[in-house]
Amino acid sequence: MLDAAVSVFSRRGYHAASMDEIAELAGISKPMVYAYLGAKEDLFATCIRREADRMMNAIAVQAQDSLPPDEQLWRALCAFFSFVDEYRDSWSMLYHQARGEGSLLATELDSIRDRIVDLVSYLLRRSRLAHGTRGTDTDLRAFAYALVGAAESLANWLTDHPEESAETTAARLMNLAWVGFRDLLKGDIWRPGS
Amino acid sequence: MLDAAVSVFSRRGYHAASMDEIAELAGISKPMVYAYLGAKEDLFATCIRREADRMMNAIAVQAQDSLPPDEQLWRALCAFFSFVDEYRDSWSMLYHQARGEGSLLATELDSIRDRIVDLVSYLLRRSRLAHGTRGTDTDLRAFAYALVGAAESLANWLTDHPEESAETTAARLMNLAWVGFRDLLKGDIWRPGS
Amino acid sequence: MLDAAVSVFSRRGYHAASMDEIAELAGISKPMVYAYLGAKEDLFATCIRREADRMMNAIAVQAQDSLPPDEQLWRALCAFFSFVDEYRDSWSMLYHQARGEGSLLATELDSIRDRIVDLVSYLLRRSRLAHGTRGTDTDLRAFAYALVGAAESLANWLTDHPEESAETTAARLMNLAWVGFRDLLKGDIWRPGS
Amino acid sequence: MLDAAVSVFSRRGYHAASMDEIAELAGISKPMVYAYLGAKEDLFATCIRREADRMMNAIAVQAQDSLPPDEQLWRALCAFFSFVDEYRDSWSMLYHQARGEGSLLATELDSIRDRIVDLVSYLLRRSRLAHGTRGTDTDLRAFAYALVGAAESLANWLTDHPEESAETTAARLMNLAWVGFRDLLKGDIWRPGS
DNA sequence: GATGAATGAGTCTTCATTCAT
DNA sequence: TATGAATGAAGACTCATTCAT
Repeated sequence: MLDAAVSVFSRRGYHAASMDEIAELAGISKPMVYAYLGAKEDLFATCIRREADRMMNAIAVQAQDSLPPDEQLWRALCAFFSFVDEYRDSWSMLYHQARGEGSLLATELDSIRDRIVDLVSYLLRRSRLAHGTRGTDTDLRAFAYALVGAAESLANWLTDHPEESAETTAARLMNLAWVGFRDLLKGDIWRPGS
Repeated sequence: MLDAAVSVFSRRGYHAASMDEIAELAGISKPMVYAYLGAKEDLFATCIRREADRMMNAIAVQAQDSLPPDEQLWRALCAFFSFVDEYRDSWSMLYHQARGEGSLLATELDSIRDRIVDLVSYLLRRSRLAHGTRGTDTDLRAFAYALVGAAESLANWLTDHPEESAETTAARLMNLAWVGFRDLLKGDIWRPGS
Repeated sequence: MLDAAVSVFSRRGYHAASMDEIAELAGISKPMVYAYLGAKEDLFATCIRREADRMMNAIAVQAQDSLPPDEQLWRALCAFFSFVDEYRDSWSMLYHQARGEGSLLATELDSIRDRIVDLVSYLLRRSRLAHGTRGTDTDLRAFAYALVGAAESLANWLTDHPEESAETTAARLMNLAWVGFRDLLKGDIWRPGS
Repeated sequence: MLDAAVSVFSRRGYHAASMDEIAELAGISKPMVYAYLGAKEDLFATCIRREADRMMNAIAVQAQDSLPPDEQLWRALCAFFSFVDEYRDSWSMLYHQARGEGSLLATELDSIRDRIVDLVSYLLRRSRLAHGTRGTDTDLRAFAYALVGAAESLANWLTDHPEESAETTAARLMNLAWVGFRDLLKGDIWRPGS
C-alpha cells in the first residue's frame, strides 16, 4: 500500500507528487490515504523510513560478524548494490528525492546515513585493530563517510549501465577502498575471497 | 542579484521556494525578478548554471596540466573543497536541491557531472599512461565516478565539521584514492608534495 | 450551472469576466468551477456552444420543411426573435462578446454563423426553384448573409424597445426580405444610375 | 500615432492589447503614450472616435443632398464598403472589438450607430415623402436599423471574398433594400399567413 | 469503513501605471 | 522632454485537506 506512494515519490519528488496520484495508483480514495497514513509529510516520512529499513536489513543480513572484515565489507557492498538494482524506486526516492527536503526530514535522513556510516566505521575499525595501526577515530569515520559517498555514486553508475552487475560494481569499490589507485597501477587487484 | 535566488533555492529547494521570498530577499519587487530573470524554471536553471560554472572554474584554474597527475588531483580537490567551504549556498543548491528535479534539469545537471568526471578521468588516465598499466577505459571512468561521489560526500563532512579545513579533507580523499585502505593500515600515507 | 458563467460572460465579456465572479454567482467555490468545467477558455467555449445549440434548436424546431418557404422563414424569424427576447444573456454573449475573441473561437463561431446562413440559403433556394429564376448560388448566399445581419441588428432593436414583440420585429424583417426578394424573382433589378 | 493603437486594438481587442505593444509599434516609450493619449480606456475611446469620424466623413461626403434618394443611398453604401475594404483595421476595431466593451463605451458607440441610422432614416424619409406613403417613423427607423445590420454583415462578406468589389457588394444591398422598399411604398405588405 | 464532493489558502505570472533621471 | 526602471494589484490555476453521505 505504501508501494504506490513510494512509486510516485520516486518519480516526482516530494513536492511534485500529488495525493491524488498516489490515491489513484493505490486504487483507493484519498480520504483512505489520510486515514491510514496521515498527512503528506507523515506519508513521506513513513515511506523513507520503510525503504531505509529495508535497505539496512538487506545489508545487515549479509555482514555477518564472523567473517573477516574485508569479506564482510565486500558482502555488505554486494547486498547494497543488489538492493539498488532490484528496488530502483526505493533507492531513487532515498537518494534523489529525499535530499532536498531538509527541514522536513533532517533528523530522519541523518540517522539513516549515520547508521550506514556506523556500520562501515565498525568494519574498518575491526581491520585496524587486527593490524594495530594508528589513526584517530575521526579519521576512520571520515574514511567511512567517503566510502559511503563513493558507494552512492556507483549505485547510479550501476543504474545507468545495465550490463554491469552488482558484484562487478562492488568489486570496483573494493579496489578503490581497499587497494587504492597507486597499487592498482602496480597491477594489484582486490578480488573476492583473496 | 542571482545571489538571492541561490540563497532561497539552497534553503528551500525548487518547489518550496517562492518567488515572493526571492524578490523580498533581493530587495526588489516580483515583477523585476520576472523582467530580469524570467520565469521560475528559467531562474532556477540560470542559478544552477552559474554556480556550476563558478565551481568548475575554481577547480580548473588549479589543475594546471604541467604538474604531475597526483599533484594535479590534489590541487583540484583542494579547490573543490575550498569552494564548498566558501560558497555554502552554491554547493547546497547544486548537491541537495538540484537532484530531485529530474525532468526539469536532467541534461543540464548530467552535463555538469560529466564535465567533472571527464576531468578526473583525464587525470587518472595520465597516471596510467605514465605507469603503463592495463585496465579498460570503463574501469577508469567508473573509478572516477566513485571518486566524485566520495568527494561529494566529504564535502558535506567538511560542512558539518567546522574544525576541518579544505586541505585536511582533500588529504583524506587522496589517501582513500591514491593509497587505499590496505596501505593505510601499513602506515602508508599520501602527503602533498611527496 | 453554466448559467452563471453565461450571465457573467454576457455582462463582462471574456477577458473582463473573472473566475471568482463566476464561482460566486454560481454559489460554488472556484476549484469546483475548474473541476466541472475546466479552464476559462474551455468554459467560454462550452458556454458558446451550449447557447448556440439552444438557439439553433429553437429555430430549427419551427422551420418545418413541409411548409411553404415564406411561411418557414417567417416562423424561423419568430423563433429567433423570441429566443433573443427570452434569453437576453445568451444572445448578448453570442452577439456582443464572442466577436472579438478571434483566435480563441474562430472556427467555433464561424461554424455557428455558417449553420444559420446555410439554413436561410436553403429556404431562399427552395423559393427560387419554385419560381424557376436565375441568380448564382453566390448571390443567394450573399443575400442570406445580409438577411442574417439584418436579423441580428433587429434583435438589438427588439431588446431596446420593450413595447415591440417578437412577431412585430419578425414582420419588419419579412417585409424587408420577402417583398424585396419577390420582386427580384420577377427579374426586377436595381442598378447604379437607374 | 494613433495608428499603432488602432492596429493593435483591431488585432487583439481591448483587453488583450497591451500598452507595451502599442508603445513599441508606435516607436515611442510608454510614458509618452500616457502623456499624449492618457490611460488605456481613454486611448481606446479616442481610437474609436477617430475611426468612426473617419468613416462617417467618408460616407457623408458621398451622400450629397442634391441627388435623388436612391442614388444618395447607393453612393453612401459604396463609400461605406470602400472604407471597409481600404481600412480593414479601422473597421475590424469598430465592428469586432468595440462591441463587447459595453460599460466602457456605451454612449460613445451608441451615438455612432445612431448617426448612421439617422442618415439612413433621413434618406428613406425623403423617398417616402416623395411618394406620399404612410408608415410610422418608428417603422422607418426600424427599417433603417435592419439595413445597417445588413450592411455590417455584408462588410464582412466583402472582407472574406477578395474577388468581390465594394460596388458589387453595395449593389447586393441595394437590391435587398430598395427593391423591397419600393414595393412597400406601393402599399404591398407581407403578413403572416398571407 | 469508504468516498464523492467541496474548499481555503497559496503560487506563478502579467500588466496598467508611474517615478527618477 | 523622453525614458528605463519599478511596482501594486489582480487573476488563473492547483492542491492538501476535510465533511456529509
